[in-house]
Amino acid sequence: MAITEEKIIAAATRHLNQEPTASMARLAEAIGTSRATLHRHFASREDLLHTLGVRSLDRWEASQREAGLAEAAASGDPARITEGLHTVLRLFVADADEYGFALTDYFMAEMPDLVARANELAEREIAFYAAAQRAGVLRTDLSARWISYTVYGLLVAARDSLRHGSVARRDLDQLVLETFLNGNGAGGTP
Amino acid sequence: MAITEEKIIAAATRHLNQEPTASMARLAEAIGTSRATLHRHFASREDLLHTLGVRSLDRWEASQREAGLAEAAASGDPARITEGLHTVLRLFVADADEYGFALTDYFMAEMPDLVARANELAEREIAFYAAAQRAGVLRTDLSARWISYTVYGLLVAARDSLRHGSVARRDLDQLVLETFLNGNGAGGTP
DNA sequence: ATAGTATGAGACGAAGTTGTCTCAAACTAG
DNA sequence: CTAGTTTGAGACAACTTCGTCTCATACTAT
Repeated sequence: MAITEEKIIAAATRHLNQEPTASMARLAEAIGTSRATLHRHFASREDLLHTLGVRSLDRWEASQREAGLAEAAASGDPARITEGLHTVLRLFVADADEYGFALTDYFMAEMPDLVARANELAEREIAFYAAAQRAGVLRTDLSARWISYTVYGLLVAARDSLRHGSVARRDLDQLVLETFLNGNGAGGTP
Repeated sequence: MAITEEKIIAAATRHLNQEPTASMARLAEAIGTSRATLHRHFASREDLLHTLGVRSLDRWEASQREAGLAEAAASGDPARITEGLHTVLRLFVADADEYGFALTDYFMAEMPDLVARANELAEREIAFYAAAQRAGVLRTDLSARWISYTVYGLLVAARDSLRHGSVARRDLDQLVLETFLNGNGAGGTP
């Protein structure tokens, strides 16, 4: 067994970030295996993409958990919430770097179970942002739902700026955090 | 001549926002015409998509011009630059609503002339953001290039929040502007 | 060494898409 | 009304992709 499913998943994810419409033949080539072997591990293209979608959602959920969003929200402590926010944004940037193609690809919207789970994760996140608003960490004149969309948008921006080589990876966390919290205005006349 | 190329372009744009991978048959159906007639106006699918790409770039350029970005940047006047910024963001939101699929679809990246022109327009915009930084309208500790990416990201967020029905269209301009300028932080401890 | 397993190359049909073509019907300008 | 134009429906071949299958080769564990 020279080829692992993990190897396939990793290589396929990497290649789909460059060529989101890659065929099974192209993916097999990028993985360094044959189309036959690829089909032995994943019965269909939809099966493979579904697995990758689940992986990306796993990662999303893991980042939420690792940042301790639920606990921070429950505590209501501004310091803990702030720390959770910083942590989760940093983790999300890493996730967007690795699973970037899943952010905007159309196949996700075609798989109802993935959509349902994505909605669940989004709702959890919105609950955290709402708690951050109550704790005085985030402004209250924007809906928590809109805030969650701005996070999503910033991740798309982060992904593309990285791909185009417009920013250095090591600067990205701080850029996203700063822009998310304070925006781009000079702040002189708010 | 019951069907105009304008009608085709408008209907195709509208439908591609819902189904970015639609085939020529699906597009013809959505337009309300036949596949044969569609091919009479656009020789190939690539031809059609290229036309739509050019349209979206036309619109981008028109919004930059209508907002008077170049003149505002040249003047160096903070008030004019601020007004141009507000105007262009408002126009961009409308553009993202209409040509949303072009924001993240892969076909754009496969057409070198479109990529080249998109880069040109991006550079013009970056020049404006840099002028806004010099005028004290935008913060100077973020690169103008990164700022342009955050605008792009916010437009993706605006597009999706609209599609999902999460925000009202009439609130969207203000949401984007506020988030762009001031971010989501409470601002209590900057 | 041998038996079992995993792989690569290729053939194959099924399905979908694309672009072209034909022809009859509908429409329109004069 | 009539001649020219536009359209819709369908047929057609070429192409791509997909999923399956076979078979010979390489590898691995015992």
